[in-house]
Amino acid sequence: MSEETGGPELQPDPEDDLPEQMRIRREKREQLAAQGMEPYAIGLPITTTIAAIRAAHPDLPIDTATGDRVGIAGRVIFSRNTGKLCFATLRAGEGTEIQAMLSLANVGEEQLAAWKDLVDIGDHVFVAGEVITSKRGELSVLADEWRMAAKALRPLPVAHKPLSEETRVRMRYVDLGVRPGAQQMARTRVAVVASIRQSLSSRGYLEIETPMLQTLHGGATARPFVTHSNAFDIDVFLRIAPELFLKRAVAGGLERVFEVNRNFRNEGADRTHSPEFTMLEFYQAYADYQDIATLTRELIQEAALAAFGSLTVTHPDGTELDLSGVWPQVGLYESLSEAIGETITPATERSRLLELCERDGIDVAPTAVNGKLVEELFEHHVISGFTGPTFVMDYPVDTSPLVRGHRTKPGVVEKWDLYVNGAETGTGYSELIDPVIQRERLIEQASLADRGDAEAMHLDEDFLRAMEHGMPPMGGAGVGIDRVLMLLTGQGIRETILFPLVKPEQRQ
RNA sequence: GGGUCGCUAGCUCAAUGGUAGAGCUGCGGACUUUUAAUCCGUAGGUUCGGGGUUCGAGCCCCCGGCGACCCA
Repeated sequence: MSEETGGPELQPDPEDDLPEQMRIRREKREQLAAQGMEPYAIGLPITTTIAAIRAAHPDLPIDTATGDRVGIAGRVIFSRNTGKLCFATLRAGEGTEIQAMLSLANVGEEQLAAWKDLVDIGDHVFVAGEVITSKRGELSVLADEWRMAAKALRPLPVAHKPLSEETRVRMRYVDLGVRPGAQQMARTRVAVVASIRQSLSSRGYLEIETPMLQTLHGGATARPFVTHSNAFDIDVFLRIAPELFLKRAVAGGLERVFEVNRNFRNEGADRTHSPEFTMLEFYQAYADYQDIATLTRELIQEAALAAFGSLTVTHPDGTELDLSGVWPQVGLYESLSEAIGETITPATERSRLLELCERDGIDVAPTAVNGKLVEELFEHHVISGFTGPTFVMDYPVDTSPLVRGHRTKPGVVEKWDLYVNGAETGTGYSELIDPVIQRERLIEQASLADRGDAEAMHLDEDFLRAMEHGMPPMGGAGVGIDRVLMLLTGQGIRETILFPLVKPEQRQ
């Protein structure tokens, strides 16, 4: 890095510019080593956990000595010094806390002085001693020995002021340590995903893994991320959906399959969208979109029970969301017609749809198909009226190239979208399995792509070949796991994702 | 894509165009029972970056960066 000219004492010390608090902590790290203490210890003689101590001594009376000697580690989150007696609150990773007490009588002058000089909030420390309760009744470890486990060189943020949202997202490692809700979200996600896996597994579904690197992007209309395979010297796409591969699996006889994994869409990021997000997709041979709607509802209800023990969840803003019972279904065209006081059907003239969009100031791309116009109008007029979970039924054909035509209604397909609190949470189909119609639909999509629609699908001959070999009738759905977390917790997508993509900071 | 708001000490935030402050944190000191300890003392700043207007800019103008919210 720097040139070897001149001795080290002539080099400007890069740490001279550090904020005072960071400089001091670096000095303390040096002092630990100088006093023969390892600032980053390994092999500490830990005998138990903070949680186990709390569980073993739930109701000790005030000022009690147990005779129970333990060695524990934890992060210092509070520190109080009353002279010849120091208190520190140690927090385990999972959030349980216990008090450590270091007295002159028990650790001696040297160790007490080292503690006072060298331990800061944020440090991980090891403490060994007897489990007692203090004169105020606080369960404590009365130390006869302490060691540094890991010296923190940056100060922890002030514990009693919430971190700004940006800091929470950018420094999740700090957020997790200081805000119990951050860990709760991570644990809720695990509970939800585990529940969904269990629910599907118990219904005979196989969890399979399909490609994330795809030579054609398909299964949804979205802009993909593009990367390059050096080995094959071809561009490949990060998948926008696993749908076409899951259907291939069903075609091969894996009649109930699902996948929970990441999708990537090269589009905007906001409160409800993340460039990478976790999608559940599941497909079941001989099911239709009503069967799949029922299963989707059950998956979410079972997940709510697993994560919160209730079908009614309360959000931080106080609103309650009731997920119980059977969820209502409303027709897309019917609800739109009612909302604008004019009958809209798949046969409504394009010119009229354009007029209606114009009237409402809805910007539509020139390439937008009629169905897209209807969906835009629907989103503009109807969605905000939904409160609880609602299935919107029967979508336009031209925006749904992978869905089979409705068995009785002309011009629409057997597709639903699930809306909860105004956010699209999932979609389900009676899948199109007629390879001739599928080819026509995909050719139409390909022509849209040729005309500049970057979201349109491309012709996937291998997928068609699979269908031509015979694909059983099936229903399938995609459910956004992050969206499910959002509806259960009432928080934005960036809080449901542990480490969401953020723009790099300019400096450092 | 458009609009509005924000970015100031380690953290959370103040500051009519006129000497950049507070709380917590830190540092020094006192205290053997504290719970966001208390008390005394004290340090800490490229006000996101660049340019402009002005005698003078954290504040006004322009460009850029990052973020939040609203809209289409």
